[in-house]
Amino acid sequence: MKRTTPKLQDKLLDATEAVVARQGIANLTLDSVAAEARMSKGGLLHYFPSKDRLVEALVIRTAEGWRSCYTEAYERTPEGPGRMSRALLDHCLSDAKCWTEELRRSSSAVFAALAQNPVLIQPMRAVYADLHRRIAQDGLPPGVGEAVAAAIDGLWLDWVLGIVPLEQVRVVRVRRALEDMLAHVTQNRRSSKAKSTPRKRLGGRRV
Amino acid sequence: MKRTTPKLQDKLLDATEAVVARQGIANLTLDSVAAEARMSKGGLLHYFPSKDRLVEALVIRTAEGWRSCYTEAYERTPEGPGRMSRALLDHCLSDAKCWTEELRRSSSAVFAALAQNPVLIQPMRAVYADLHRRIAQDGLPPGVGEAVAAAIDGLWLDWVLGIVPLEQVRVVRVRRALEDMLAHVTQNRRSSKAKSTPRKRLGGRRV
DNA sequence: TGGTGTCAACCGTCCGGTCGGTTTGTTTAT
DNA sequence: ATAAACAAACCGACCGGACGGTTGACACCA
Repeated sequence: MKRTTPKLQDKLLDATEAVVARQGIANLTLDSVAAEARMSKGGLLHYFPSKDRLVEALVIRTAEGWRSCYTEAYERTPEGPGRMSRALLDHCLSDAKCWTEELRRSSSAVFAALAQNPVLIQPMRAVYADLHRRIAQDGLPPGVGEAVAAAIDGLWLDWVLGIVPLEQVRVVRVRRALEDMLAHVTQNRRSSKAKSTPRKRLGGRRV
Repeated sequence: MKRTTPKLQDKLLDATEAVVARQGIANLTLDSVAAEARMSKGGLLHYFPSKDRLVEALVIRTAEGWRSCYTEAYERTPEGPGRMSRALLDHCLSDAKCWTEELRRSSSAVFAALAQNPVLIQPMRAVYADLHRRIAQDGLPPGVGEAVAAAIDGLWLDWVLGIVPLEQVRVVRVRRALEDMLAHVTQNRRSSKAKSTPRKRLGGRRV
């Protein structure tokens, strides 16, 4: 398989995303993608021999984009405990391009895969497995890094489902709260490593 | 409109969920639902005059279930700052039934709506708006409660996408990390209200 | 001339929704 | 009490249209 996707295939994937973003998954048909890319259906099927392959390629591109996003963020982040978590907060929760177009794009890929054939999310799963492996080795008390990652996923979900319209301030608030959690957890990391705070119940019933 | 859904309509909604859970959204057809419920397509269309109405009813049922879930959790949680957040952590992140069948169910409704007609998630949006209103009035520093809610959504997403297979321990780890954050934030709430911790940068670039 | 890329037309299938009809249960008239 | 009358519940054959994918031809260039 060619490693670098030729230009035209990328254009077709862009068209696929555009269709999903504008008309929804239900209208993701070969005809609509071809029309969006100003190409005939035959031409489209020349590059992606089936709809499954098309969606698969889209998922792979998106997954690898996400992987390189957090990988680069990781390398740009100073060493120390919680490096991966800090990278996520500093880079992937910023209000730059990372939090607008990149997100719409990923939602297209994920939902298209989900609707077309759930097996096709597998590349995304692989990337997430890698991310969570990094987080597990992050030198933080258990659960902290996972909470950060989960919160980011949750914000993403809210965003793409339109549960929160556009509120940039909300993202900033959440990021600061998580940064505070990281700061607190790392500063007295030696004094309480595994037990974190002394398991004080906050009024709940069961543990 | 009748408040209590007659029994048969509930059975049909159950069948819809079963089809989505077992065969995926792509196979959610009127025929498959009717077959699952051991009824003819005509019978199904007698109760839900179109596929949109069927999915809409499913979303409403799921959304209201989620609302009553966190509402009851709220009332069972002792008063004080962060009551809603504590309720979510104690109740909706437990390892009881709340975290297995209820989740599969909600994924069916959300994804069916997303595939069929994105407008149909609106009831779910309304419920989430209510939840976030409660969280905003929770008496916590800004962002903390939202981080908790986002983390729960993220775990839900990971779960239904199969990104994490079944790991119950991971849920417990995240819950404890978030409980620790709540405990820390509430105990010195008076000493640092709005500025939380003194905005110590952890090595990132931009704020 | 043959390979590469592109196209329009077409095919079989399937899906959402319609429609006429049958069963079932309840009300009304005698 | 019984039958006629009615309405709601339910059925399944059918239709129009759309979809994924195939085919075979055309255009362009080496």
